[in-house]
Amino acid sequence: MKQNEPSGLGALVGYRLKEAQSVFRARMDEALRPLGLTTPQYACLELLSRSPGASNSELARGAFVTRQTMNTLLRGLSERGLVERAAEAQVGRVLPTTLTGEGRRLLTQAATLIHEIEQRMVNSLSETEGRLLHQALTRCIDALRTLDT
Amino acid sequence: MKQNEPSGLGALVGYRLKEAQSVFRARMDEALRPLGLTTPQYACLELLSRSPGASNSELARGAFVTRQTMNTLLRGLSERGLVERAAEAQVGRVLPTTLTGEGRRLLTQAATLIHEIEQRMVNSLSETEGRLLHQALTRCIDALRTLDT
DNA sequence: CAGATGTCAGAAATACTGATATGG
DNA sequence: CCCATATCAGTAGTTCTGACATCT
Repeated sequence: MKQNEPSGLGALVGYRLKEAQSVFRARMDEALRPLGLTTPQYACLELLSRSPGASNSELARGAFVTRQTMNTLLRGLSERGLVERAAEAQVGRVLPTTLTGEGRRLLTQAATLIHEIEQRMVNSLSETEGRLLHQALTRCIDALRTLDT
Repeated sequence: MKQNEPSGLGALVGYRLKEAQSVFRARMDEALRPLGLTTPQYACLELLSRSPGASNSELARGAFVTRQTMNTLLRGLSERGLVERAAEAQVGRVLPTTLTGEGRRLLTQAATLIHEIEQRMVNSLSETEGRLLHQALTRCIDALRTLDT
């Protein structure tokens, strides 16, 4: 039987969404493995690069993992010397985290690989289709985030 | 700071893809909880409804989980009397699984809830945009599945 | 007081790896 | 022989739930 025809679920947008995310994630994991990084770890480094000093909770939301997971994840990155975390909070309970030089170096390598995958995905679409896809996804996200009714 | 502006990652299609899938999954889990079902379990029932007698491996691929996970998942559904699994293989090593009446009944309830969520997502788009989204996702999937180069 | 944060602990679901066996 | 299947076992990473303390 064909790739997607045992089910017929492929007709549903939600199913396609999951499917696309699944392949994308698989490709990212493959690419990052040689660097000793997982996809959430890469996401964390990328977030820190764009928001130096971010809090654990902010990073968790941005990487779509729980606070607990991000916490353990940060310890690992810290032990490897890729990030540095403040020992004490300057404000509130937030312990700001920043990239080290080593972390920035590894992120550069990883980002190149990931951007290639993103490009491979986007290049299958025309420029217009690419913009529409981005818009449509954003619209869907807003619709599902908005509470009920 | 704004919902998605600490990072700037929101500009990337891959990030939006993950974001959309994340919210969608969260909404599904919420809706299915009262029925005592998880999203992978629901996916399994839906697949069996459309492909009665499917094998463990087929179900695993369709629900985007590993064979091991689908195996344990099927045991749970079987113990609850929602599915029935052949004791012996008629052909190859495949042990065909089918929905029970009870399973079909629960699936009907669940499907209604899930379709509401899918509708809420799709309704945020025009009919044309919806079709384009589906097409674009399919294109992306194919591009990422195709090996390299 | 409400809300966000950081952290800890236990239970559960899931994935990864490797191994074995069977059938096409 | 090659490949897909089903299954088992062990390890690890992730999530969920609940809880508590701290700070705005």
